[in-house]
Amino acid sequence: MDFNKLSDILFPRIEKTPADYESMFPARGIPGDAKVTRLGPSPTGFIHLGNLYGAFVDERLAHQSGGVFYLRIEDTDDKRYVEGAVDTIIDSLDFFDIHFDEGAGKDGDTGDYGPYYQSSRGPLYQCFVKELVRKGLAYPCFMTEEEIGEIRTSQEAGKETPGIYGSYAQSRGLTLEQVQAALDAGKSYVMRLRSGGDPKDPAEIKVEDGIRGTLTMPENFQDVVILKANGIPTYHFAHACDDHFMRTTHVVRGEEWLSSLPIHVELFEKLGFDLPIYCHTGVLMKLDENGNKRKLSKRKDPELALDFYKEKGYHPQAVREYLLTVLNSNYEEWRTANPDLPCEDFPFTIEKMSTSGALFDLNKLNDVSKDTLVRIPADELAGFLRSWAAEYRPELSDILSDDMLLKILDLGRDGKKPRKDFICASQMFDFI
RNA sequence: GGUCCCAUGGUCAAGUGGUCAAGACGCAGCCCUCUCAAGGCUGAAUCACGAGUUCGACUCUCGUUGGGACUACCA
Repeated sequence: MDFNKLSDILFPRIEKTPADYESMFPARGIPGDAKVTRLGPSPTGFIHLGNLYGAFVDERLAHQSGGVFYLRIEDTDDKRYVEGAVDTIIDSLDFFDIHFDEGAGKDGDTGDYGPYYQSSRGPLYQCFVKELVRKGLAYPCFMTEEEIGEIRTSQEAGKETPGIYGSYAQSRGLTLEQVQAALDAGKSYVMRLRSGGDPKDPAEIKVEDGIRGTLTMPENFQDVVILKANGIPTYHFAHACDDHFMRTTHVVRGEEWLSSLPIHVELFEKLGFDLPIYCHTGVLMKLDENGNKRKLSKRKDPELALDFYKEKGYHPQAVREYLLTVLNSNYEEWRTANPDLPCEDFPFTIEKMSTSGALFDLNKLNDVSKDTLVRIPADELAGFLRSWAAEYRPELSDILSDDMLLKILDLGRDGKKPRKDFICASQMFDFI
Protein backbone atom coordinates (compact mmCIF):
# COMPACT_ATOMS: atom_id res chain seq x y z
CA MET A 1 0.00 0.00 0.00
CA ASP A 2 1.28 3.40 -0.99
CA PHE A 3 0.27 5.52 1.99
CA ASN A 4 1.54 8.71 0.40
CA LYS A 5 -0.76 8.21 -2.52
CA LEU A 6 -3.66 7.30 -0.25
CA SER A 7 -3.17 10.47 1.75
CA ASP A 8 -3.20 12.55 -1.43
CA ILE A 9 -6.34 10.88 -2.69
CA LEU A 10 -8.09 11.48 0.61
CA PHE A 11 -6.87 15.01 1.26
CA PRO A 12 -5.93 16.55 -2.06
CA ARG A 13 -6.41 20.11 -0.86
CA ILE A 14 -4.21 19.97 2.19
CA GLU A 15 -1.05 21.85 1.37
CA LYS A 16 0.34 22.78 4.77
CA THR A 17 2.61 20.41 6.61
CA PRO A 18 2.81 19.69 10.33
CA ALA A 19 5.99 21.73 10.43
CA ASP A 20 4.07 24.74 9.12
CA TYR A 21 1.70 24.55 12.03
CA GLU A 22 4.51 24.08 14.49
CA SER A 23 6.04 27.35 13.34
CA MET A 24 2.69 29.12 13.18
CA PHE A 25 2.04 28.28 16.83
CA PRO A 26 5.40 28.39 18.56
CA ALA A 27 5.87 27.73 22.24
CA ARG A 28 4.44 30.54 24.31
CA GLY A 29 6.89 33.08 25.61
CA ILE A 30 6.06 32.59 29.23
CA PRO A 31 8.12 31.54 32.24
CA GLY A 32 8.77 27.85 32.59
CA ASP A 33 6.47 27.29 35.54
CA ALA A 34 3.60 29.33 34.15
CA LYS A 35 0.58 27.21 33.39
CA VAL A 36 -1.64 27.40 30.35
CA THR A 37 -5.17 26.18 30.93
CA ARG A 38 -8.37 26.29 29.02
CA LEU A 39 -12.07 25.88 29.37
CA GLY A 40 -13.55 23.87 26.53
CA PRO A 41 -17.30 23.94 26.76
CA SER A 42 -19.60 22.69 24.06
CA PRO A 43 -21.89 25.53 23.04
CA THR A 44 -25.15 24.21 24.43
CA GLY A 45 -25.47 27.37 26.45
CA PHE A 46 -26.01 25.41 29.60
CA ILE A 47 -23.37 26.22 32.11
CA HIS A 48 -23.53 24.57 35.46
CA LEU A 49 -21.83 24.42 38.80
CA GLY A 50 -19.52 21.69 37.54
CA ASN A 51 -18.30 23.95 34.76
CA LEU A 52 -17.72 26.72 37.26
CA TYR A 53 -15.89 24.32 39.52
CA GLY A 54 -13.57 23.29 36.70
CA ALA A 55 -13.22 26.80 35.35
CA PHE A 56 -12.19 27.97 38.77
CA VAL A 57 -9.38 25.43 38.91
CA ASP A 58 -8.22 26.44 35.45
CA GLU A 59 -8.37 30.10 36.28
CA ARG A 60 -6.47 29.77 39.56
CA LEU A 61 -3.81 27.55 38.05
CA ALA A 62 -3.15 29.94 35.20
CA HIS A 63 -3.35 33.25 36.99
CA GLN A 64 -1.54 32.12 40.07
CA SER A 65 1.43 31.12 37.95
CA GLY A 66 1.43 34.06 35.57
CA GLY A 67 0.12 31.88 32.77
CA VAL A 68 -2.76 32.03 30.36
CA PHE A 69 -6.38 30.95 30.70
CA TYR A 70 -8.28 30.79 27.45
CA LEU A 71 -11.70 29.84 26.13
CA ARG A 72 -12.02 27.33 23.35
CA ILE A 73 -15.42 26.41 21.99
CA GLU A 74 -15.73 22.70 21.36
CA ASP A 75 -18.40 22.68 18.73
CA THR A 76 -17.52 19.48 16.95
CA ASP A 77 -21.03 18.16 17.45
CA ASP A 78 -23.11 20.22 15.07
CA LYS A 79 -26.34 18.93 16.57
CA ARG A 80 -25.70 20.64 19.83
CA TYR A 81 -25.17 24.23 18.89
CA VAL A 82 -27.40 26.74 20.61
CA GLU A 83 -27.56 30.33 19.45
CA GLY A 84 -25.96 32.84 21.77
CA ALA A 85 -24.38 30.15 23.87
CA VAL A 86 -20.92 31.63 23.81
CA ASP A 87 -22.11 34.95 25.20
CA THR A 88 -23.96 33.09 27.91
CA ILE A 89 -20.85 31.20 28.88
CA ILE A 90 -18.72 34.31 29.01
CA ASP A 91 -21.33 36.31 30.92
CA SER A 92 -22.02 33.57 33.44
CA LEU A 93 -18.37 33.15 34.31
CA ASP A 94 -17.86 36.87 34.28
CA PHE A 95 -20.53 37.21 36.94
CA PHE A 96 -18.44 34.96 39.14
CA ASP A 97 -15.34 36.99 38.39
CA ILE A 98 -13.72 34.46 36.10
CA HIS A 99 -12.19 36.10 33.07
CA PHE A 100 -10.39 34.74 30.07
CA ASP A 101 -7.09 36.06 28.78
CA GLU A 102 -7.65 34.92 25.25
CA GLY A 103 -9.81 32.77 23.04
CA ALA A 104 -13.40 33.03 21.92
CA GLY A 105 -14.96 36.32 22.91
CA LYS A 106 -18.17 38.24 22.48
CA ASP A 107 -16.63 40.33 19.74
CA GLY A 108 -14.57 37.65 18.09
CA ASP A 109 -11.40 35.82 19.00
CA THR A 110 -8.39 37.30 20.72
CA GLY A 111 -4.99 35.67 20.90
CA ASP A 112 -2.39 34.20 18.58
CA TYR A 113 -3.30 30.57 18.88
CA GLY A 114 -6.69 30.61 17.21
CA PRO A 115 -9.08 30.11 15.73
CA TYR A 116 -10.69 29.14 19.00
CA TYR A 117 -13.75 27.47 17.58
CA GLN A 118 -13.08 23.88 16.70
CA SER A 119 -15.48 24.18 13.80
CA SER A 120 -13.04 26.68 12.23
CA ARG A 121 -10.01 24.48 12.60
CA GLY A 122 -10.82 21.97 9.91
CA PRO A 123 -7.68 22.39 7.80
CA LEU A 124 -5.42 21.87 10.80
CA TYR A 125 -7.16 18.66 11.81
CA GLN A 126 -7.16 17.39 8.27
CA CYS A 127 -3.50 18.14 7.90
CA PHE A 128 -2.74 15.88 10.81
CA VAL A 129 -5.09 13.15 9.73
CA LYS A 130 -3.35 13.28 6.38
CA GLU A 131 -0.03 13.00 8.13
CA LEU A 132 -1.24 9.95 10.05
CA VAL A 133 -2.46 8.37 6.83
CA ARG A 134 0.91 9.01 5.24
CA LYS A 135 2.53 7.13 8.09
CA GLY A 136 0.01 4.32 7.84
CA LEU A 137 -1.47 5.22 11.20
CA ALA A 138 -4.93 6.16 10.04
CA TYR A 139 -7.24 4.83 7.36
CA PRO A 140 -10.65 5.43 5.84
CA CYS A 141 -13.39 3.12 7.07
CA PHE A 142 -16.39 2.49 4.87
CA MET A 143 -18.32 0.25 7.22
CA THR A 144 -21.98 1.11 7.52
CA GLU A 145 -23.88 1.68 10.71
CA GLU A 146 -25.62 -1.67 10.21
CA GLU A 147 -22.36 -3.56 9.80
CA ILE A 148 -20.96 -1.99 12.93
CA GLY A 149 -24.17 -2.76 14.77
CA GLU A 150 -23.98 -6.42 13.77
CA ILE A 151 -20.40 -6.70 14.92
CA ARG A 152 -21.36 -5.17 18.20
CA THR A 153 -24.20 -7.60 18.86
CA SER A 154 -22.04 -10.57 18.02
CA GLN A 155 -19.29 -9.23 20.23
CA GLU A 156 -21.69 -8.77 23.08
CA ALA A 157 -23.04 -12.28 22.59
CA GLY A 158 -19.51 -13.65 22.64
CA LYS A 159 -18.63 -11.55 25.69
CA GLU A 160 -15.94 -9.74 23.80
CA THR A 161 -15.02 -6.10 24.16
CA PRO A 162 -17.27 -4.25 21.74
CA GLY A 163 -15.75 -1.95 19.19
CA ILE A 164 -13.81 -1.76 15.98
CA TYR A 165 -10.35 -3.19 16.46
CA GLY A 166 -8.05 -5.93 15.25
CA SER A 167 -9.82 -8.26 12.85
CA TYR A 168 -13.11 -6.41 13.29
CA ALA A 169 -11.57 -3.42 11.59
CA GLN A 170 -12.57 -4.60 8.15
CA SER A 171 -11.46 -1.50 6.30
CA ARG A 172 -7.94 -1.76 7.67
CA GLY A 173 -6.73 -3.99 4.90
CA LEU A 174 -8.34 -2.24 1.96
CA THR A 175 -6.11 -1.80 -1.08
CA LEU A 176 -5.65 1.50 -2.79
CA GLU A 177 -7.90 0.31 -5.61
CA GLN A 178 -10.65 -0.70 -3.22
CA VAL A 179 -10.50 2.66 -1.46
CA GLN A 180 -10.59 4.44 -4.79
CA ALA A 181 -13.56 2.36 -5.91
CA ALA A 182 -15.47 3.06 -2.69
CA LEU A 183 -14.70 6.74 -3.04
CA ASP A 184 -15.85 6.75 -6.66
CA ALA A 185 -19.03 5.03 -5.63
CA GLY A 186 -19.62 7.96 -3.32
CA LYS A 187 -19.61 5.85 -0.18
CA SER A 188 -19.58 7.72 3.08
CA TYR A 189 -16.65 7.02 5.35
CA VAL A 190 -14.94 8.01 8.57
CA MET A 191 -11.25 8.17 9.34
CA ARG A 192 -10.04 5.78 11.98
CA LEU A 193 -6.85 5.51 13.93
CA ARG A 194 -4.90 2.36 13.21
CA SER A 195 -4.28 1.49 16.82
CA GLY A 196 -1.03 -0.17 17.74
CA GLY A 197 -2.55 -1.69 20.87
CA ASP A 198 -2.88 -5.43 21.28
CA PRO A 199 -6.53 -6.43 21.79
CA LYS A 200 -5.59 -9.85 23.16
CA ASP A 201 -3.11 -8.60 25.70
CA PRO A 202 -3.13 -4.83 26.05
CA ALA A 203 0.03 -3.44 27.61
CA GLU A 204 -0.16 -1.42 30.78
CA ILE A 205 0.31 2.31 30.53
CA LYS A 206 1.03 4.74 33.33
CA VAL A 207 0.04 8.38 33.38
CA GLU A 208 0.87 10.92 36.07
CA ASP A 209 -2.29 12.77 36.99
CA GLY A 210 -1.91 16.13 38.69
CA ILE A 211 -4.59 15.31 41.19
CA ARG A 212 -4.63 11.54 41.42
CA GLY A 213 -1.01 10.58 41.10
CA THR A 214 -0.01 7.60 39.00
CA LEU A 215 -2.81 6.14 36.94
CA THR A 216 -2.48 2.62 35.57
CA MET A 217 -4.63 1.56 32.65
CA PRO A 218 -4.59 -0.84 29.74
CA GLU A 219 -3.42 0.71 26.49
CA ASN A 220 -5.95 1.61 23.84
CA PHE A 221 -6.51 -0.93 21.08
CA GLN A 222 -9.64 0.49 19.48
CA ASP A 223 -9.48 1.96 16.00
CA VAL A 224 -11.34 5.01 17.22
CA VAL A 225 -12.94 7.43 14.82
CA ILE A 226 -10.85 10.56 14.49
CA LEU A 227 -12.72 12.23 11.65
CA LYS A 228 -16.46 11.80 11.32
CA ALA A 229 -18.24 11.32 8.02
CA ASN A 230 -18.91 15.06 7.87
CA GLY A 231 -15.19 15.76 8.07
CA ILE A 232 -15.37 17.12 11.60
CA PRO A 233 -12.98 15.57 14.13
CA THR A 234 -14.16 13.75 17.20
CA TYR A 235 -13.44 15.24 20.59
CA HIS A 236 -10.46 12.95 21.08
CA PHE A 237 -8.65 14.07 18.00
CA ALA A 238 -9.52 17.73 18.37
CA HIS A 239 -8.33 17.63 21.97
CA ALA A 240 -4.91 16.30 20.97
CA CYS A 241 -4.38 18.81 18.16
CA ASP A 242 -5.80 21.81 19.97
CA ASP A 243 -4.17 21.37 23.31
CA HIS A 244 -0.88 20.77 21.58
CA PHE A 245 -1.02 23.78 19.30
CA MET A 246 -2.61 26.09 21.81
CA ARG A 247 0.23 25.00 24.06
CA THR A 248 -1.93 23.94 26.94
CA THR A 249 0.13 22.72 29.87
CA HIS A 250 -2.63 21.53 32.19
CA VAL A 251 -5.85 19.86 31.12
CA VAL A 252 -8.43 20.09 33.88
CA ARG A 253 -11.52 17.97 33.26
CA GLY A 254 -13.98 15.77 35.06
CA GLU A 255 -13.28 12.17 35.92
CA GLU A 256 -15.72 11.01 33.27
CA TRP A 257 -12.78 11.44 30.89
CA LEU A 258 -10.60 9.02 32.74
CA SER A 259 -11.67 6.06 30.69
CA SER A 260 -10.81 7.69 27.39
CA LEU A 261 -7.37 8.65 28.59
CA PRO A 262 -5.69 5.66 26.88
CA ILE A 263 -7.09 6.89 23.57
CA HIS A 264 -5.61 10.30 24.16
CA VAL A 265 -2.28 8.86 25.17
CA GLU A 266 -2.06 6.90 21.93
CA LEU A 267 -3.21 9.87 19.86
CA PHE A 268 -0.61 12.19 21.35
CA GLU A 269 2.06 9.59 20.86
CA LYS A 270 1.16 8.85 17.24
CA LEU A 271 0.98 12.55 16.48
CA GLY A 272 4.33 13.11 18.11
CA PHE A 273 2.98 15.57 20.69
CA ASP A 274 3.97 15.84 24.32
CA LEU A 275 1.26 14.90 26.75
CA PRO A 276 -0.12 17.76 28.84
CA ILE A 277 -0.53 17.29 32.57
CA TYR A 278 -3.98 15.90 33.13
CA CYS A 279 -5.93 16.88 36.21
CA HIS A 280 -9.04 14.77 36.57
CA THR A 281 -11.36 16.27 39.13
CA GLY A 282 -14.06 14.54 41.09
CA VAL A 283 -17.63 15.11 40.02
CA LEU A 284 -20.02 17.10 42.17
CA MET A 285 -22.57 14.78 43.70
CA LYS A 286 -25.85 14.99 45.47
CA LEU A 287 -27.71 12.73 47.87
CA ASP A 288 -30.70 11.18 46.17
CA GLU A 289 -34.01 10.02 47.62
CA ASN A 290 -32.55 6.65 48.58
CA GLY A 291 -29.60 8.12 50.36
CA ASN A 292 -27.13 7.32 47.61
CA LYS A 293 -24.67 9.70 46.11
CA ARG A 294 -25.38 10.53 42.55
CA LYS A 295 -24.07 12.87 39.95
CA LEU A 296 -25.90 16.16 39.84
CA SER A 297 -28.21 16.11 36.89
CA LYS A 298 -29.37 19.15 35.11
CA ARG A 299 -32.93 17.96 34.80
CA LYS A 300 -33.54 17.07 38.41
CA ASP A 301 -31.32 19.48 40.27
CA PRO A 302 -32.05 23.17 39.94
CA GLU A 303 -29.07 24.04 42.13
CA LEU A 304 -26.80 22.77 39.40
CA ALA A 305 -27.60 25.65 37.10
CA LEU A 306 -25.50 28.71 37.70
CA ASP A 307 -28.56 30.84 37.24
CA PHE A 308 -30.00 29.28 40.36
CA TYR A 309 -27.50 31.20 42.49
CA LYS A 310 -27.91 34.32 40.51
CA GLU A 311 -31.67 34.23 40.83
CA LYS A 312 -31.53 33.45 44.51
CA GLY A 313 -29.25 36.40 44.85
CA TYR A 314 -26.18 34.73 46.23
CA HIS A 315 -23.29 37.09 46.02
CA PRO A 316 -20.73 35.84 43.50
CA GLN A 317 -18.02 36.17 46.07
CA ALA A 318 -19.92 33.83 48.38
CA VAL A 319 -20.15 31.20 45.70
CA ARG A 320 -16.45 31.60 45.02
CA GLU A 321 -15.63 31.17 48.67
CA TYR A 322 -17.81 28.11 48.88
CA LEU A 323 -16.29 26.55 45.82
CA LEU A 324 -12.86 27.18 47.21
CA THR A 325 -13.71 25.36 50.43
CA VAL A 326 -14.83 22.40 48.36
CA LEU A 327 -11.86 22.62 46.03
CA ASN A 328 -9.06 22.81 48.54
CA SER A 329 -9.69 21.36 51.95
CA ASN A 330 -7.19 23.66 53.58
CA TYR A 331 -8.91 26.78 52.33
CA GLU A 332 -11.15 27.24 55.36
CA GLU A 333 -8.18 27.11 57.65
CA TRP A 334 -6.43 29.70 55.54
CA ARG A 335 -9.51 31.91 55.50
CA THR A 336 -9.82 31.78 59.26
CA ALA A 337 -6.19 32.82 59.58
CA ASN A 338 -6.52 35.53 56.93
CA PRO A 339 -10.02 36.92 57.17
CA ASP A 340 -9.23 40.09 55.28
CA LEU A 341 -7.16 38.90 52.37
CA PRO A 342 -8.75 38.49 48.95
CA CYS A 343 -9.24 34.84 48.10
CA GLU A 344 -6.85 35.25 45.19
CA ASP A 345 -4.02 35.29 47.70
CA PHE A 346 -4.75 31.75 48.77
CA PRO A 347 -2.07 29.39 47.45
CA PHE A 348 -4.24 26.98 45.55
CA THR A 349 -2.73 23.59 44.74
CA ILE A 350 -4.04 20.71 42.70
CA GLU A 351 -2.40 18.26 45.08
CA LYS A 352 -4.82 19.32 47.78
CA MET A 353 -7.83 18.62 45.63
CA SER A 354 -10.17 15.85 46.56
CA THR A 355 -10.35 12.90 44.20
CA SER A 356 -13.78 11.72 45.15
CA GLY A 357 -16.92 13.54 44.17
CA ALA A 358 -17.86 16.18 46.67
CA LEU A 359 -21.42 16.37 47.80
CA PHE A 360 -23.06 19.69 47.23
CA ASP A 361 -24.06 21.19 50.56
CA LEU A 362 -26.47 24.11 50.60
CA ASN A 363 -26.11 24.53 54.36
CA LYS A 364 -22.44 25.05 54.00
CA LEU A 365 -22.93 27.53 51.21
CA ASN A 366 -25.30 29.50 53.40
CA ASP A 367 -22.84 29.59 56.24
CA VAL A 368 -19.99 30.61 53.99
CA SER A 369 -22.22 33.21 52.47
CA LYS A 370 -23.00 34.85 55.82
CA ASP A 371 -19.35 35.16 56.64
CA THR A 372 -18.54 36.44 53.21
CA LEU A 373 -21.22 39.10 53.14
CA VAL A 374 -20.12 40.50 56.48
CA ARG A 375 -16.74 41.24 54.95
CA ILE A 376 -18.22 43.16 52.05
CA PRO A 377 -18.69 46.90 52.70
CA ALA A 378 -22.30 48.03 52.97
CA ASP A 379 -22.23 50.38 50.02
CA GLU A 380 -20.86 47.70 47.76
CA LEU A 381 -23.48 45.27 48.96
CA ALA A 382 -26.16 47.87 48.35
CA GLY A 383 -25.04 48.14 44.76
CA PHE A 384 -25.21 44.40 44.38
CA LEU A 385 -28.69 44.25 45.87
CA ARG A 386 -29.88 47.04 43.70
CA SER A 387 -28.78 45.45 40.48
CA TRP A 388 -30.16 42.14 41.62
CA ALA A 389 -33.52 43.69 42.44
CA ALA A 390 -33.60 45.51 39.14
CA GLU A 391 -33.38 42.20 37.38
CA TYR A 392 -35.44 39.90 39.55
CA ARG A 393 -37.72 42.12 41.65
CA PRO A 394 -38.29 45.25 39.63
CA GLU A 395 -41.38 46.13 41.68
CA LEU A 396 -39.20 46.44 44.77
CA SER A 397 -36.40 48.51 43.39
CA ASP A 398 -38.55 51.65 43.31
CA ILE A 399 -39.70 51.35 46.88
CA LEU A 400 -36.25 51.35 48.37
CA SER A 401 -34.04 54.35 48.24
CA ASP A 402 -30.28 53.93 48.27
CA ASP A 403 -30.24 55.69 51.56
CA MET A 404 -32.66 53.27 53.13
CA LEU A 405 -30.89 50.28 51.75
CA LEU A 406 -27.63 51.46 53.18
CA LYS A 407 -29.15 52.05 56.58
CA ILE A 408 -30.71 48.64 56.68
CA LEU A 409 -27.51 47.00 55.63
CA ASP A 410 -25.47 48.86 58.14
CA LEU A 411 -27.60 47.73 61.06
CA GLY A 412 -25.38 46.06 63.58
CA ARG A 413 -22.59 45.42 61.17
CA ASP A 414 -19.98 47.30 63.12
CA GLY A 415 -18.01 46.14 66.08
CA LYS A 416 -16.30 42.89 66.85
CA LYS A 417 -19.41 40.78 66.55
CA PRO A 418 -21.21 41.87 63.44
CA ARG A 419 -24.68 40.61 62.70
CA LYS A 420 -24.82 37.80 60.19
CA ASP A 421 -28.37 37.64 59.00
CA PHE A 422 -27.92 37.82 55.32
CA ILE A 423 -27.39 34.90 53.08
CA CYS A 424 -28.63 36.00 49.71
CA ALA A 425 -30.55 38.78 48.06
CA SER A 426 -33.87 37.00 47.64
CA GLN A 427 -33.90 36.16 51.33
CA MET A 428 -33.18 39.76 52.26
CA PHE A 429 -35.96 41.09 50.15
CA ASP A 430 -38.39 38.47 51.36
CA PHE A 431 -37.63 39.73 54.82
CA ILE A 432 -38.14 43.37 53.95
C1' G B 1 -20.70 -7.96 31.47
C1' G B 2 -15.70 -5.48 30.72
C1' U B 3 -12.28 -1.46 32.01
C1' C B 4 -11.04 2.38 35.23
C1' C B 5 -11.83 5.67 39.53
C1' C B 6 -13.37 6.22 44.63
C1' A B 7 -14.34 4.66 50.09
C1' U B 8 -12.73 8.44 57.74
C1' G B 9 -19.16 10.98 61.68
C1' G B 10 -25.50 13.10 58.25
C1' U B 11 -22.08 16.48 54.90
C1' C B 12 -16.94 18.64 53.61
C1' A B 13 -12.65 16.69 55.47
C1' A B 14 -7.22 16.46 58.29
C1' G B 15 -4.37 12.21 58.73
C1' U B 16 0.74 8.90 54.70
C1' G B 17 2.78 2.57 60.41
C1' G B 18 2.50 4.16 66.96
C1' U B 19 -2.78 10.46 67.53
C1' C B 20 -7.32 10.27 73.59
C1' A B 21 -8.55 9.84 65.05
C1' A B 22 -8.00 17.57 63.93
C1' G B 23 -11.20 21.26 62.16
C1' A B 24 -15.75 23.22 59.55
C1' C B 25 -21.20 22.78 58.31
C1' G B 26 -25.50 20.64 60.27
C1' C B 27 -27.81 18.63 64.84
C1' A B 28 -28.79 18.68 70.57
C1' G B 29 -28.05 21.18 75.26
C1' C B 30 -26.29 25.31 78.13
C1' C B 31 -24.48 30.57 78.45
C1' C B 32 -24.93 35.56 76.55
C1' U B 33 -29.29 38.43 74.87
C1' C B 34 -35.82 42.27 75.15
C1' U B 35 -36.22 39.04 70.43
C1' C B 36 -33.71 37.04 66.26
C1' A B 37 -28.93 36.49 63.64
C1' A B 38 -24.19 36.02 65.47
C1' G B 39 -20.65 34.62 69.44
C1' G B 40 -18.93 31.32 73.70
C1' C B 41 -19.03 26.47 76.04
C1' U B 42 -20.51 21.30 76.07
C1' G B 43 -22.34 16.97 73.66
C1' A B 44 -23.98 12.91 70.25
C1' A B 45 -21.80 11.01 65.76
C1' U B 46 -16.67 8.30 61.64
C1' C B 47 -11.95 4.88 59.89
C1' A B 48 -17.46 -0.33 54.83
C1' C B 49 -16.12 -5.74 55.61
C1' G B 50 -12.54 -10.00 55.66
C1' A B 51 -7.75 -11.85 55.33
C1' G B 52 -2.55 -10.90 55.19
C1' U B 53 2.42 -7.93 56.10
C1' U B 54 4.13 -5.94 60.90
C1' C B 55 5.95 -5.71 67.68
C1' G B 56 1.95 -2.34 66.00
C1' A B 57 -2.50 -0.70 60.94
C1' C B 58 -7.37 4.46 59.20
C1' U B 59 -2.58 4.41 56.91
C1' C B 60 0.83 -1.01 53.05
C1' U B 61 -0.95 -5.77 50.03
C1' C B 62 -4.85 -8.97 48.39
C1' G B 63 -9.88 -10.11 48.23
C1' U B 64 -15.21 -8.75 49.22
C1' U B 65 -18.96 -5.23 49.33
C1' G B 66 -20.82 -0.51 48.12
C1' G B 67 -20.84 3.97 45.10
C1' G B 68 -19.38 6.37 40.52
C1' A B 69 -17.66 7.00 35.43
C1' C B 70 -16.86 5.08 30.65
C1' U B 71 -18.07 1.29 27.19
C1' A B 72 -20.94 6.54 20.18
C1' C B 73 -19.51 9.13 13.62
C1' C B 74 -21.68 13.11 22.30
C1' A B 75 -18.61 15.98 24.62
